Amino acid sequence: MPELPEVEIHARKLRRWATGRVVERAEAEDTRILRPLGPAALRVLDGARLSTVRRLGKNLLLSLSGKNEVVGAWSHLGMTGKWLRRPEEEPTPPHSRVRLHLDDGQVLHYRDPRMFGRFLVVPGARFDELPELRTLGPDPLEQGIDVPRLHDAFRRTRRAVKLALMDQAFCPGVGNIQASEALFRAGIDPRRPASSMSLAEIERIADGVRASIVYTIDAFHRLGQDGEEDLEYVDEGGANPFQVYDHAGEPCPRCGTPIERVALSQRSSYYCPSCQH
DNA sequence: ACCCGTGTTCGCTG
DNA sequence: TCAGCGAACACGGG
Repeated sequence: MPELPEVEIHARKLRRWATGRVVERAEAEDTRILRPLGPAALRVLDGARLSTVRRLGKNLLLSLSGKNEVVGAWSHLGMTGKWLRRPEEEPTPPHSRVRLHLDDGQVLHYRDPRMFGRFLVVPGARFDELPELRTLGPDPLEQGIDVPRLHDAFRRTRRAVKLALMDQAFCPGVGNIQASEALFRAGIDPRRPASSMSLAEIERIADGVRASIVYTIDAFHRLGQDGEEDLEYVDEGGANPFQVYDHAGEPCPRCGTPIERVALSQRSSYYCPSCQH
């Protein structure tokens, strides 16, 4: 269930595994993941060489050079998507939805049990024409957070600050976990109206987002989940490196007050009632 | 059995 | 007209 840090880990793995390699054959089951193009669209990937992997928010953008033209592929991991690498001779893992057979005897599997993810061929690698990417704000790591713009956008919404922070048009890559973590670091109650944030508080939120993302990426490295092993999500029994997320009832790492859980728009939020106002 | 879930889109509503 | 909310999607794990 990937947010920006997990997608970044996937981007690095895909670069290490496949940059410069040729996709000898792409295959996929006909699932909603490929909609609306379907499996036939994958044919243009056959024989294409992977040149670059870019991450934008929670999106992975693959650029390949085919026989006569450049071709792109857009991958979004949804809630349960991940990329795995397996030798050709190994059996296909369960819920493998897309397979890229490489010229080194390895296969990249896009595995996604719940099928909330996407994998679409993008002719000419013209990613800017994808409607799903057009509305994305500046990436927090690539372009950086535009604090005045965020302040302006938050001023004119009636939503709780945590829900506004999860809007991909403002701060793409932030999801349910990173929003909780960033607001804890900023000392701001997730239920407060976004419109009530001062410029100084937006600065603290931006700092919190950056710090939490960097910390989480580093934590996955330290946990050894960025090696050749597969990235294990927290809800699958992986270690929980977070300060407040999924820590209800446990002491706040800053002041010891028990962390509380509250639902905002059917999403769990975690916060310290004494550190966050 | 039942509830929960790191995401996004669609349709209804005020 | 549109922001905002709940439901839906689909499946595994606790």
